[in-house]
Formats: sequence, structure tokens, C-alpha cells
Amino acid sequence: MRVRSLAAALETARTTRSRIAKEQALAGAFRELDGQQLATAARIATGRTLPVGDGRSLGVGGSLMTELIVQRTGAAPAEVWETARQTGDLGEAFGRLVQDKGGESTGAEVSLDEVAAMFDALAGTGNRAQKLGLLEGVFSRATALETTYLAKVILGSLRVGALGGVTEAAIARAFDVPIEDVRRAMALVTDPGTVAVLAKARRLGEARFELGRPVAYMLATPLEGVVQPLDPEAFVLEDKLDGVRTQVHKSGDDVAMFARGLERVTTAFPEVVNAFRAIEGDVALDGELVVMTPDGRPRPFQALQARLRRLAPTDEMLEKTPVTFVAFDILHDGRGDLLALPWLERRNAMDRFSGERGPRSAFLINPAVRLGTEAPLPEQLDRAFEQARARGHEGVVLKRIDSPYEAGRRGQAWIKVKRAFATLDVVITAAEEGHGKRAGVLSDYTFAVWKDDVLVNVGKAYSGLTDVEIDEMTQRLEAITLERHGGLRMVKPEIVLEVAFDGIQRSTRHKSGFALRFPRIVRIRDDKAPEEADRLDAVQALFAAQVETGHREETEALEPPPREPKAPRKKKPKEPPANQLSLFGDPEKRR
DNA sequence: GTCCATACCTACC
DNA sequence: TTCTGACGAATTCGG
DNA sequence: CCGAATTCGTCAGAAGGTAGGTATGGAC
Repeated sequence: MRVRSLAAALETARTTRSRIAKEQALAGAFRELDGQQLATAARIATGRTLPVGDGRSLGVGGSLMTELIVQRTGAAPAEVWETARQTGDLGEAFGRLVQDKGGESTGAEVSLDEVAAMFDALAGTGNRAQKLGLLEGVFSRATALETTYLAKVILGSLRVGALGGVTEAAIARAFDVPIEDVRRAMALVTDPGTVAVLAKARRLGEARFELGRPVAYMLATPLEGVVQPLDPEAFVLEDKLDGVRTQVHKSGDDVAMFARGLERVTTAFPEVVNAFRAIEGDVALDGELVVMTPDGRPRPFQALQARLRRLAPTDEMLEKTPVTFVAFDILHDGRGDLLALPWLERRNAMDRFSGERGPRSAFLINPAVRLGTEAPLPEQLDRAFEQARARGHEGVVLKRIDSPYEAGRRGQAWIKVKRAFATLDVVITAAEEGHGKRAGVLSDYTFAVWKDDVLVNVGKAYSGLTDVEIDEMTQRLEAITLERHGGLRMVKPEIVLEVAFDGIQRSTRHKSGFALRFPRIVRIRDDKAPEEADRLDAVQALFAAQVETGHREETEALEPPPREPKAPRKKKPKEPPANQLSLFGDPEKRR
């Protein structure tokens, strides 16, 4: 089977807005396939290259792709960037350049099996040259359309409007099976490829929960989205912890942990593994991974962040930021999966698995309390919410006591209650060109407030810094830039832009960024961690000055300046990596 | 030849 | 993670 | 009563913020 008909189906799906038409296009392509080819096609339709749970990644991003495009089409890097800028999508640009430069293949056709083999091989090597060779091997025989969609899926931005839900429906339609069966199987097996193959064989019923393989997470709906009145007696309340959603599966001495994307993260959290080794029996639990202070208070998400992407933590980290897995649901008790049981029964089953006690335990169970009937529900919620915040939590979650575990669904059985957002008026001082749908408009703003006659950047530029650091930074930069430019512009402490506000300039490192000629007023939300509230107060105070000095006025964004190809610093062409420019990595904070 | 900074990619909220 | 906008089905409205 | 308008559930996509792992290329 060729990639060609899948690419054609994806193109059809992309160019129509109708979900049904997208579904039909994909279903048509799926119907002609089976086995591994079907699996590969289903994964590609959902924007994936490897099976769910593979754990590896291709390691091919904008930079390597640009190199490939240059090699394939003979276009200059500047031309590639310009085309990507126009289309808002590097994959789209690749296809167009292949077409324009007459680089379409006339050779042997590319099969889905080859594509799957390429994905696997790409994930298997870290060597840039080897990756390039593997890509070249397939792309050199691809048509323009195949090129576009292969590049898109490799870059992780398919943008055909047919992820998850539409592809599930397409599988159901292709093989004439009930959509509910597809959904159920997807929640349990999680890999669209496997599910598609099961659907074709009419064996969706065989999908089972397996200890050691994660299920899709059950998610909570925000309270604002809840329509029906709630019966207080049907719900319990739990604290909503601000950490990372995690499943822990224990089978004998094997303990496995899975993060939100269902990747294995076991080696990062040995303290949790040890805690689970110490308990009796097999089990699979759903919960939140958090960092706590010695007295049992949760620390903000930032504290956990340092542990997140580490394959193996250092002893120092284990000492300074030990993590705790706080379980709030049970999926399997060693004898069978409990997903269909009502929450109350699952809760009872889970309570048998409590680990060692104490605030520094690496395994705790999240307390749940029944709602009362003495006060009106909104009042109870307000009180519970404030109490949860006072304990350092993000908010509360309401859970229906009669609800099964609805894997992979965001239903109204779980309802999260978080803080109402305060707003703050700020000024945009820099922006980047958008991608995808947003091509041609400005986005990715840097915010500022007025301080006296000078704009001080806040928002993303300052995120993560303390008030003291901000003050120091501000003073230093004011000294430099007031003298040199008559104004203060900055994107990152070490990056000072070159002009004030009377024109548009691109910054040195914020490559695709440019200032707006006139600041525009926007609103941002205050949904930061509690400790950042002080900082926002300070910013609010600065903002008050803006009103007095009359600096607030609404103006239009200007068109971006013509882009001149910049001479590459090195011999190798480097691509401005789309809108995911990393502006961060402050050396000051690394200490 | 080794070391180190950094460019790139990825994944969590 | 949140937010927005869109589709399509269900429900209500109006002639 | 029937078609039009509105509501509602669901989904896709965009966006912002942050840090670690790995390959690589230049400095020494």
C-alpha cells in the first residue's frame, strides 16, 4: 500500500471543515488497508509516528527538516523560511517547494511499511547524519503531497482537523463497528494502530485492561462548564493537587509509572517505586505526583518541574525535592480491573492499599469528604475551595460517587473548581508571526506595563523570577537603555532589544520577534501560583501609573517588516525553529 | 584528543 | 494546562 | 406543523511557560 492514498485522504480532510467529510475521507483510506499498514495509517491520522507507549521520539524538528528540504529541493534556507512563513507550516512549505522545483519523485512508490520502518529507525538513532539519510531515503521517492503529510506528521503538526475523535469515528465508519466500541477499546489499549486492527478484525471486544499498560486518563470538567444542578448527596470533594497526573502499576516487584502522555517515567521517581515495592499485592492506581514540604504542605508545581524530565535523579535531588504519589483512584486490584465499579466501591478497594503513613511518605491517598446538606452547595464549594487554597492546593474536585472510571473521557462525573481569574491590563511590546491558522497575524506576545515613561516587560519575560530579581534587572537595564535608546525594551534579562518604541525592529535573538509600533492594550489572566500573586500586585501598582500618565491607548498592530535573509553565523543553515523558539534557560537560575 | 557551551528536540502543566 | 471557534445534533421558536 | 434559529456537547488547534537530555562543534 502506498502512502499516496493516505496523503490524499488527509488532504481531503484538511480542506473540508465538515467533520463528517473528514471522517469519510479517512474511513475510505482505512478500509483498503490491514495489518501493520492499517496500524501505521491510523497512527498517522492521529498525528503520531510511533505506537502509543513506545516511549521514544523521532528527534526530528524544524532544524533537521529544514536541512532535508534544502537538500531535497535545492532551495536556499532563506527561501525555505519565507515559504514556511507564508504557509505557516514547514511541512506545507516542503511540499510546495518540491512541486515548484520539479522535485517530485518518478521512482518507486513509497509504502506505508517503509514509512513505519523509517519512523522506527529515526527513533533508534541520535545521529543527525543518519537521521538525514533515513529521511532522504523515503522523501526522495515521495510526491509533493506525500512529502507534505509525511513532513507534517514527523514535525508533530498534522493540522488536518482529524485527531482523536474524528479518527475514532473514521475507524468505526470504515469497518462498520459501533463508535462506542472503538472509544472503549481506545481508552484501554490507547494505541490507535492497534485499535484500528482490532476493529477491522471485529475483535474490539477483546480489548482489556492489562497491569503494566496504562489506560487513558479520566478527566474533569471545569465547573463553569457544568449545566445541570448538582445534587450534593451524589458527590464527594477532594483537594485538587497541582502536580503531574500519574498512573502507578505494580505487578510483583515490577513497578511502572506513566505520565500524562502515557510514557513510562518510572526511573525518574525511585522513591515512589520503593514505596510500592513495600506494599502487598498487585495494583494499578491513578493519582497526582507532587512535592511536599517536610510538614506535609504541597509545594508549587515549579518545585516538581526540576524532577520531571530527569531520567535518573541525583541523590541531592532525592534529598531536597522528594516526590509523593497521592493516589485518588484505583484501576486494578490485582484480581481484575475495577473501572466499571462505582467510585464509592473503587474508593473502598483503594483504601486497602494505603502505604506507610507520614507526610514524607512517597505514597499517600488523597482524602475525600462527603458534601453536607446543611448549607447551599455554592456556599459549601466556596468554603471548601478556600480551605483547599489555604492548605496550598490548586482547588477542589467534585466526584460523583456512583460513577465508573470513564477512561479517556472528560465527563461531568468529575468537576474541577479552580480560582476565578483576575485580569490585568498590559501592553504588548513584542510579538512573533503566527503559525498554522495564525499565519500572517502576530502572536506569542511579550507583555509590559508602564513605569514612569518607560515600558517594563512582565509576563513571559519575567516569569519565574522573584520580585528582587526583577527589580535588579530593571534597574540595570534602565541604566543601559535609557542612556542608549531613550527607552527600555527587553525580552529576556540578557537580551536587550535595540530600539525604543518609535519603529519596528527585530531583536538580535528573538529572531522572528519585532516590536509593535504602538503598544496595544490586552488583558492577561492572573492564574499564577499563589507566590506569584505578590508580583502581580507590584505589577498592578505599576500599571496604576499608566492610567495617570495617559499611556493607555488602543492602536492597531502593524504589518511585519520585510524579512531580509540573515547571513548564517556558521556554514550550516539554521532554521528559526518555528514558533517554539526557546527564549529561556536563564543561566542565573541554573545554579 | 577532551571538555564545554549551546542548539535542538521533547513533554509536562 | 486554558481558551476559542467550529461542527453538527438537539431543542426551541415563530409564522 | 414545519422550517429556522438557538443552544449545547464535543473536538481541534493555538498558545504560554519551563526544564532536561543528547548530539555537535568550537575552544583548548
